[in-house]
Formats: sequence, structure tokens, C-alpha cells
Amino acid sequence: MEDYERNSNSPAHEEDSDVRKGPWTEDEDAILVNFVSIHGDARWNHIARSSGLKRTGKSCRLRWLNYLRPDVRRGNITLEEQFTILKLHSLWGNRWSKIAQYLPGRTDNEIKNYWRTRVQKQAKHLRCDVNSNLFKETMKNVWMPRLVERINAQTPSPTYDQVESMVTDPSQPIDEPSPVEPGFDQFNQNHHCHQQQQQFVPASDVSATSSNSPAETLSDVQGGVVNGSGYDPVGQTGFGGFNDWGCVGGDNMWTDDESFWFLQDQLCNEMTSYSYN
DNA sequence: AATCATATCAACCGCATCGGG
DNA sequence: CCCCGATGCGGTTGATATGAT
Repeated sequence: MEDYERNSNSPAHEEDSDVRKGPWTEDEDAILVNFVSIHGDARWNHIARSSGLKRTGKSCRLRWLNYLRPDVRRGNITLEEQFTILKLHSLWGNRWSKIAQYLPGRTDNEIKNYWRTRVQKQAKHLRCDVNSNLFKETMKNVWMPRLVERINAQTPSPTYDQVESMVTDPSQPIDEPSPVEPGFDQFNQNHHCHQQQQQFVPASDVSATSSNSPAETLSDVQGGVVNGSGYDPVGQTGFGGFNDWGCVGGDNMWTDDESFWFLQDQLCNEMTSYSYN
């Protein structure tokens, strides 16, 4: 903290010497909340200047969006939220702000942190790239079905489709994504976004009628390559091939299917246990 | 109790995009 | 068109918390 202030007071940057950086104080928070309540959450540079806060507009905006905004949610990521993150990331990649639209109260920063600290860590343990088909297939065929099992255990009886419809808060509007959004066409085909219900409703021709096998359903929905004995480790066809999900070739470190799947299961347990502590 | 390693997350930075002049 | 300021996004950093030894 002090380092930030020392740096910002460097004589070499006299013009920047008034700009505060680093953690926000309670006083600063109070000032910002007060100003936003009066002037609204726009024109951040104006807010930064006229509030007397020695912060940049960007810093004010970030503080408000990620921390001070009244509807921001804190605490453990729920199972439904984990499922949503995995599913939407499989469709859109690192489009954190877009994914955050479907997790009311969660910020893009929080989702990004979750992905980096939890999901990427597991990829690291598996010694595979988080963008590799191997890892995508693992998420799709092991972790996501496991999440569904856990959700079912929490709230008895929902089908896989119902779990999907649980993953968004019905009270929150869902922005209609741009028609040219890469990947959205497929998403929209598979999950009709009903504005009235404000839920994901899987299309009947894809999964709604045969949800007994989550793995199969996910496979169908997302077009992944799955076979009885495992996966296609060098396949290029998983998840629709969106260009921001470029496959990292040659990263399959596993040659022993049995030990691989054993480890998958272990890691899955570890990963899905986070929200139960 | 002390030290080290690892995990978490708030906040920064650079870049892209958008809109007004 | 071009420029410029504002805004938003994704990647990254670094301080702090927590756990392990």
C-alpha cells in the first residue's frame, strides 16, 4: 500500500503525484458511494474530478462495479454458478463480462479470478493446457455432470435440463447478445433465451427429451467428441471450434487411460467441494 | 512460534471500441 | 476521415490470508 503511494509521489511524475493508487479507504468508499447516489454511475472521470477523490475515473468505476455497488454478491461461488461459468466459458471463452451477465451480482473480475484460481489450477495439476481439448472434454464429461449430481443432491429430483434452468436468476434481465457474437448462434440454438421466463431453456431437439445421461446430453449440446473409452485427445472438433478457443495441440500428456480417469475423478471431487466448506 | 509456500482477490495496466467534435 | 477523451474489457500483478512444515 505504502509502495503504491511512494510510487505515485515520485518527483519524476509530478503531474501524477495527486493520483492515488492502491487499496481504497473507507472514507474514499463513502465519498464515492455518496457521489454515485447523487450523480449516477456514469461519467466516471467527472465523478473522479468533482468528488475530490484523487483517483482516476477508471479506478472509481472499478471500485464501484466490483465492490461498492449495492447488488454485488460476495461469498462462495454456488454450484449453479460454477455450472454456469463452466458452461458459458465453454461457449464464449474468456468473455468474463458477458458470462457475468448471467451471474447476477457477480463481477467479471470475480469470475475471472475463480477461473484462474480454481479451474486453471486443475488444468495445471493435469499438466494440460486449459484450452486443450483434453481439458475441455474433462470439464464437459466429468466436472459438469458431477456438478449436476451435486446440485441434484442439494435439491432433489431436478433433471439435467432443470439444472440448466436454475443457473440464472430469473429476476435479472438477460441482454440479448449480438447476432454476430461468435458462438452465440450455437448457444442460442441450444438454449432459447426466453425473456419472459428469464431462464435458459434448452431446446427440446437437443437435450430436453433425453436427460438421463448428463454426459451424453452435454456431449450432444456442445458437439464434443466423446466415445465410450474416453476422448479424442488430439481432436479439433470439440465445443464448436470458436476461434478464441483455439486448440493447443500436442499437449496431451496422458498415455494411461486408467490413471487419467482416476485422477479426473479425484480432481473433480476436489474442485466441486469448494462450495461445501 | 517461525518460516515458507500457496491461494485468493482487489486493483492496476494496456488495448480496443465508441461517440462527439 | 481523423483526433481525442471516455469507457469497457481481459490480462496481470502484488498484498494479504491461509495452510503446511
